[in-house]
Amino acid sequence: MTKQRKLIYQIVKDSMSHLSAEEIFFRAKQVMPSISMGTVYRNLGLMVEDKELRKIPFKGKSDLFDATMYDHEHAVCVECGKVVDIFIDDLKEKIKNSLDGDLQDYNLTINYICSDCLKKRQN
Amino acid sequence: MTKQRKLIYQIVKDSMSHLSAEEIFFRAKQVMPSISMGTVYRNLGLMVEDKELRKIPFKGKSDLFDATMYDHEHAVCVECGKVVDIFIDDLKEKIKNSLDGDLQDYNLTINYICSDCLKKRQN
DNA sequence: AATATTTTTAGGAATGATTCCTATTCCTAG
DNA sequence: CTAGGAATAGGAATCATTCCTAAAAATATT
Repeated sequence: MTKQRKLIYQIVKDSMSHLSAEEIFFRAKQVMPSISMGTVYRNLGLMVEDKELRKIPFKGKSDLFDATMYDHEHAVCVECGKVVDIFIDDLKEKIKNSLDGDLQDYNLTINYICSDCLKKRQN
Repeated sequence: MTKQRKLIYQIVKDSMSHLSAEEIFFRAKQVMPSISMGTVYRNLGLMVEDKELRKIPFKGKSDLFDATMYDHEHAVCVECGKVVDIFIDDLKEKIKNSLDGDLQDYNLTINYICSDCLKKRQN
């Protein structure tokens, strides 16, 4: 395991939020100024393959990465951009049951308006 | 409503499968050779806004469009690329219940291996 | 410890779906 | 028929991500 990969993993692991490759690159560069974007992407990809990290794809935006590996979904507030974890009981099971074939993986992305932004609107 | 928009709508409506903007452009061009990609994208976007069409986003691939507006999800076979509709009871309700805020929209994309491809593998 | 082999990196170019830009064309109301 | 607004065609721009390659680093071999 290279220094670069360790650093990238630590950055994602230590962050309590969901980070884009660019944000990870930016943070990594402060510690290791020579690191390159390609290295960040390649290592993120490898760690996702190895199930050390999870990639949250957002069409039209950057993917985000997090280090919590249990099943959960993600909701983005369309007003403030905040991303929160969402839990839906047995979603994986329900998906499996409705498929004629083998589930590989799935992604549920939810757009919503968070309660904070709803409050702000009322003013 | 312009000729272009009508044509684009008909192409999506008449197709029993899920079409990409490029495929729609290709088919439209056979009827109206002067039509441009920009027009296809713009009209598809407008019709999605107006809820005449649904856009199915696939990260890393082209979006697909279909004209069936009832709630359903999509599963893509990672081997043959086939896209099938999937129904999961009350998913929308379950999402709403787990959110602290207002649901705007959601997208569930499933990667699987279809039974045909599973059979082929065994040979 | 020196050398050979393999892996990974940095840096930048390439990709590809989508959006943006602008001059021209098309509609529509008066 | 004509003016003004809306939509189009065509192509340039965007941007996240992937790909490429020579150099550097890690690892294995003598």
